[in-house]
Amino acid sequence: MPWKPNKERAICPQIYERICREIALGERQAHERLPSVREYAVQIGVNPNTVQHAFDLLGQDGVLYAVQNVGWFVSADNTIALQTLETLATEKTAAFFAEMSNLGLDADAVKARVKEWNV
Amino acid sequence: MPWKPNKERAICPQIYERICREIALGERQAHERLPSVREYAVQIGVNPNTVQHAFDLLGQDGVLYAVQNVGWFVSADNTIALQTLETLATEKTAAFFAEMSNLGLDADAVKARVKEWNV
DNA sequence: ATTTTTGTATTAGCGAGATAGTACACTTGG
DNA sequence: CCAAGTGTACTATCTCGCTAATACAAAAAT
Repeated sequence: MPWKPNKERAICPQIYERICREIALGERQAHERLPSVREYAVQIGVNPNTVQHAFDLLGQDGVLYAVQNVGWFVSADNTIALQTLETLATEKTAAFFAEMSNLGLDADAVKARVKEWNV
Repeated sequence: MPWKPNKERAICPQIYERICREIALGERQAHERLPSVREYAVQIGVNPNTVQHAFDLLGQDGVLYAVQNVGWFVSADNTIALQTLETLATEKTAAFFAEMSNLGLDADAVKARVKEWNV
């Protein structure tokens, strides 16, 4: 649970994706309360405003909902989280193929590379 | 030849990668002169300083070399460009797997997705 | 010779994302 | 009732990549 955001990327989307994933995988149940904005910020070592922003976005997308002066909670239906993850995965895959294309690798070359990938 | 950088990403690395690719694929021959910093900037619609910076980096990495007050030229050996491209491809692939992992997809899931990818 | 073109350097400013600090109103627990 | 914790809002500052506007010296072209 004590994860730290990667400094290579913007922090806000990392929080967004992380929480989406946790909900989609059932690690956070419907109507479960999340850590407060301040506490979450301390846990992952970032500014509370950054967490607030990420939570706001998740609220706009229906993944979370806020109760004034009480906290942030997981939405009843985790379908939205699943859909959001699916969309993100598709976007990232498309972006990956595009960037590899910029390096001169066509789709088949990319597929071959990925197939033989070992950590 | 009249390519335009993608506004989603930083321009400098796009120039860097593009030129690396062109050299690696033989589209620019050894000791061939590149457009001037100013002209290249006009062609792709960016600021000359951004081009200057990208060329500097390519010079540092041995892909290009500069002749004062004359121009920028392709290095004699395109091996460096090839190696640079290979490194970039590996880095991008690793980053892709890492990001997909953040979305909850393990290596096998990523490979399956990529295998069935269609533009 | 003189003008143009070149790489190179300097300085300033902008915008996005993140940080920092503060404040307010309201719920909750004691 | 009251103190603590909460979401929320606001302004200011910082960094980074990019933009912008110059300026200079030297090679090349005329």
